[in-house]
Amino acid sequence: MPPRLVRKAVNAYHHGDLRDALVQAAFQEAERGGPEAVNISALAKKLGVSQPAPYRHFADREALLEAVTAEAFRQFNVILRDLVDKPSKQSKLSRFAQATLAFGLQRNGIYRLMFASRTMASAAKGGELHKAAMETLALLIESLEAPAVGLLRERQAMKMWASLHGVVMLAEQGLLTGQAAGGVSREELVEDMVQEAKLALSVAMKAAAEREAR
Amino acid sequence: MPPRLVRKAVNAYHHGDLRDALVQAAFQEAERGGPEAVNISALAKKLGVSQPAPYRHFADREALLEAVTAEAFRQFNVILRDLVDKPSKQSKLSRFAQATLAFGLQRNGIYRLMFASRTMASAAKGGELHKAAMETLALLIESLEAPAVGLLRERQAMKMWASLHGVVMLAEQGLLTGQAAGGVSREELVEDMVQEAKLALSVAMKAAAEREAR
DNA sequence: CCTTGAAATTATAGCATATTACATTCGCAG
DNA sequence: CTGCGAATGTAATATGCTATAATTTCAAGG
Repeated sequence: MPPRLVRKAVNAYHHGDLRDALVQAAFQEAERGGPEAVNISALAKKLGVSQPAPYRHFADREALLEAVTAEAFRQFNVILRDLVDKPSKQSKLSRFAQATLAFGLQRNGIYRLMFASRTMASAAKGGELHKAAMETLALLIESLEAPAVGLLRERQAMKMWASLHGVVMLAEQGLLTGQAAGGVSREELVEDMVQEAKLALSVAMKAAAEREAR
Repeated sequence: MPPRLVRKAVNAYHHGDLRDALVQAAFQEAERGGPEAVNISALAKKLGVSQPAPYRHFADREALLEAVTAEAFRQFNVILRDLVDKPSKQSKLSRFAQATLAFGLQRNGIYRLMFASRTMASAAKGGELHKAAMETLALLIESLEAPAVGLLRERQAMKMWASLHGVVMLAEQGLLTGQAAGGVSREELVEDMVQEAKLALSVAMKAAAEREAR
């Protein structure tokens, strides 16, 4: 994506960089109240332009949400990238998993926006959003720190991704309480998942190696 | 919940049982297009009543969705109950997991409705919906077919639930393709999860037994 | 009967998305 | 520098959906 030139607001009539301003403002709203909270009219008023002005830059509300979602994935992937690269006592996978949980819980509205099927459905395979999500998955695969044996890593990574996503979604809905989870925190649950994934991966790779040797 | 009396449609003016008719019709719509597809005006027209008539029976759109969600959970739990009780070659857990996946994928719109945080948020803990969801969880715990040792079952069940939920959600969003998952189908992925859960549970219970014996 | 309350109806307000037609400004080619 | 087309904004308006208010219909009990 070529970075758009940032023009200064030269006068009252032309905003100067309405497109970016809309994405930023919508991002803020989504952070507070999720995708539902993004209101074109309200954004226009907030930015001091007329109500239909946003439609010069986005075909419809969905298009704006898509742009915001792309930005959200970009930020999320940067966070994960830094975190995976950073040296640490804990394993990369554990860091990845805990960071995903934290992001999903703390930045609730943004997380829901990112994984709202609505926005994804429009961008069919090959779309920008799909690519961004696949980058997240690639980071997860990398954080497994395992050699490529067949497609075992990919398989395990997908299970891990789904499991993490499920934890966040259930938690957000109030279904993953300490009580219901056997008195265990969400972080502990995720750490369990990390350990089980590591175990499963090593078992599967050992089995594969044995098949190979035969 | 006391069963409402079913009054016959006695005349043109009074529908007779608009409340139930609304829930049923909304259920159908949600099955097609998810919660977003439920449109009060359209339902009223379809049922041959005036547009504001539904508001005699539901305070607002959310209240109707809540009733539909309750019905959805009821049906889902019945399916799972039958399936868990039925004798079979496969383990209860495997049956539970595969049935959940199938329901989530095939009855997409209903599944999304059930786990839409919107409807859940309103019904705080103790609400009807929360109880229905906890019944689902109870069925999952039962399907683990393990003795109660501490709260190990609950802990493992919650992990399993989250994992299954994540698979369904990612799949619905087009992020869980065979390609991205290392060439493995969703069903195989879920079966992996089942096996890993069984393994993890038995390991944890063995460890607990040893601590006990010491 | 005749009053009363539940369940409808008509009428209307309000809000958000989106489109159309018109106005202003930008920036560049001549 | 100037004028012209493309980009960006505004005003006016249509549409669709939720929701409320005031009124009407109807069955049933006293």
